[in-house]
Amino acid sequence: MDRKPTHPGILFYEEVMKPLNMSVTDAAARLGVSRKALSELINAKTSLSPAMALRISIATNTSAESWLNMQQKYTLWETYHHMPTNVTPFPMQDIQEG
Amino acid sequence: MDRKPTHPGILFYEEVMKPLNMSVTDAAARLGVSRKALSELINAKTSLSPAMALRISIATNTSAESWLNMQQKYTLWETYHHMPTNVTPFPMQDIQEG
DNA sequence: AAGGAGTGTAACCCATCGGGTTACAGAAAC
DNA sequence: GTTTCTGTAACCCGATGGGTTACACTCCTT
Repeated sequence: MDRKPTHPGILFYEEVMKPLNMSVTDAAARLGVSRKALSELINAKTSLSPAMALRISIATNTSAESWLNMQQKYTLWETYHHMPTNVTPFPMQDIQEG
Repeated sequence: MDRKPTHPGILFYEEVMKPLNMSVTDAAARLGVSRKALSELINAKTSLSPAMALRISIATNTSAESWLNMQQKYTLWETYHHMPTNVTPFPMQDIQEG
């Protein structure tokens, strides 16, 4: 929980697009999204949406879950560091911990 | 990928609130959200947001990740079944599968 | 030097969505 | 019967992903 996780968009660029020498324009076309949408994603300006994760998973034959997990870690980290935590614990003494 | 995953809100109600005999009103107050927000969540009307997952994790001493993973599965399933998949595969023949 | 391709992004428009407040009707408990 | 709890409608709001168009680069490549 200490250092900010890598944004999935950046990882997608580094690990997929770059090795394939794919341009943003080309990749966006193949994914069926606008150049802007992909550009913002790989520059960490937007989150990886479930729909986008699915597109990537289909295009690259990878699991959508793995991409979304990265986004989840990233999002959770950010939430952790911005949320007002006015939460009162539940009285759970008689419940099994799972 | 066949049958719809359980909504995390429903599971939260069944596995946490119900065993503790907690009312929606009470639980919402402890979580620091409106009664409406919690009611909609446990009735599967809205998604489990990262912020809400964090609140639940704090209140019940569980991991936010586990709750978000459920939501992710649920969301992904829905996306799968609603998305127009106009995606062209990337040319990956010279890349290691990972 | 000039033209073309690729890129980030600003401006603008949209639909969706989580969440808050208020209010009402029904159910359940006392 | 009165109180408590609940789902939810109506309404407002801010954030957000995504589309289009357009502009100002940078980097080749003739």
